[in-house]
Amino acid sequence: MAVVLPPHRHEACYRHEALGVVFQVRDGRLNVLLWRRAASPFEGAWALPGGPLGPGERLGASASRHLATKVDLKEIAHLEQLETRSDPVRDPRGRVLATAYLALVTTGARPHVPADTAWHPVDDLPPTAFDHGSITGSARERLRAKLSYTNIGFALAPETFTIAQLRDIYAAALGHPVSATNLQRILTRRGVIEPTEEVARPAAAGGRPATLYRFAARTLVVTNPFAAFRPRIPSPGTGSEGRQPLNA
Amino acid sequence: MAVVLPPHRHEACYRHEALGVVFQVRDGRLNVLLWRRAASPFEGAWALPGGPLGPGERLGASASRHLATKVDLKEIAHLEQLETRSDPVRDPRGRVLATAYLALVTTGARPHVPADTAWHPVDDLPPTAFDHGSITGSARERLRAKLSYTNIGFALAPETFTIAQLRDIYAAALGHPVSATNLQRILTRRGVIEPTEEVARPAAAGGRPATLYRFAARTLVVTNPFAAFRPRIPSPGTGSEGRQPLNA
DNA sequence: GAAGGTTTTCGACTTATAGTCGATAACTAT
DNA sequence: ATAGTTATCGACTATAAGTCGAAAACCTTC
Repeated sequence: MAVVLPPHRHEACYRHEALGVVFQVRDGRLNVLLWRRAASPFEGAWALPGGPLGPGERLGASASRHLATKVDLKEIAHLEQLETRSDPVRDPRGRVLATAYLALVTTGARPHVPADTAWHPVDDLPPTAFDHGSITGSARERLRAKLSYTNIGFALAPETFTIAQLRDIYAAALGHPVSATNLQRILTRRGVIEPTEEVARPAAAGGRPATLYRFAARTLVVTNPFAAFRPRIPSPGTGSEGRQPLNA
Repeated sequence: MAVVLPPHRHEACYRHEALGVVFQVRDGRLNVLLWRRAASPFEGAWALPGGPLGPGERLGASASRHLATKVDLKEIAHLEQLETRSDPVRDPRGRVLATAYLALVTTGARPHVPADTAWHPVDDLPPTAFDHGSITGSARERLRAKLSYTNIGFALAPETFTIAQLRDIYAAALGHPVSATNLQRILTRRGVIEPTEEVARPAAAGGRPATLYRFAARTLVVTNPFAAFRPRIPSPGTGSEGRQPLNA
């Protein structure tokens, strides 16, 4: 890999792994994909999918590659870098840096997973290996924050959905009750979701059929930008031009 | 899968460096600390301070250690991890992963910097080395976002300050005009800043002396949490208990 | 097909937060 | 004193968000 490395210079190098925190809302709860370690260290504990970075490989590609062994890659609707852990003793076998990625799978997708792998509700985790429990916590915080100022819900919700379904998904991911009325109004106003022509079949018990919505975009967009302290832009054609009174 | 790491297995390892994006507001503009490369590659271009990760060293400590050679460490009021770049060709000399850190220096501090090192306004950068220009851009976005939902301003502002000074600092870091009235009200309500007993001496031209403010905390606190879609908590003692109508 | 049950949707209201603007306060210099 | 300058504050407006209940649109049962 090293091309013109100065031969006299001895620079340390480090093993590096990519980890994926794969979230999916199942049965109204936020779940994370973990596999059970069969051997020491942390035998029997549950770990995040991941593995070593390959030569010439980027971290994002590495995360995808290792995830592909545990879950169908096509089902991963969003992937983003979280953080890099560098504690020298995070792995008792030796030093390994780890870069964690947040990966989201839409509700309803039922990707096939290997026998040693299973979904676990994030607020009821089994014993975890290494620092993977703490990494899962960071991932959850990131997801929570982004749900409120981006359209990241597209990666958790199915292609089309009713507002009630979306409310349940948001409630599971956010960890607190969500008002359907509010959710509909806010996301519609922001242009995050839009109604389709179709309606959902009413439940067995009957009830008014719900309109099906979809996400307007299926790539990440920041929809609620941090605009604090910014003066409003006056509507064009009004007032004198070139005024900048707030900075004077 | 791999149990007790088979000793015959040759796992690749990678050089890794920590980089610091040091920001300071100077003369009403957001500046970043860069040093001028004297040798190839990118001879004459400007680079972020940083250097290789040491054995047994954590990334944050490594960033601090390398920053110490370019700026007085005591002046760094806040340090946080940004992201890890892994493009195999980001360094033409060979593969080096880089983890970037955001570092903030308070206005007014005048740390001594080496001869090859200088401050540059972020919106008027000279030619930069490697991917350091892009990393600086990411850092700036992070700073902008955090200014609006955390108390991170404490790491940009001096110990005490007038609202007008704080407005200039925010305006420089955010890149848009800021209303002093609004800034005062919002940050006070959130409990981010608080008035001291003292007042500033009026400027040469006179004018009413301004109250000096300080930040209530000098460590990072999220003050404007993302609470979208969350129902309000009813004031205690009101209504029947145990109701959860929004999730029903 | 009328009645009653269920779920969705919508409008009207209230509250909280943020931006605007001008009046007043408190200083300096002449 | 008077004029000039800057800071502070209150009152107003605008926007966003949370609450609540009525009406809509389906189901099943009688």
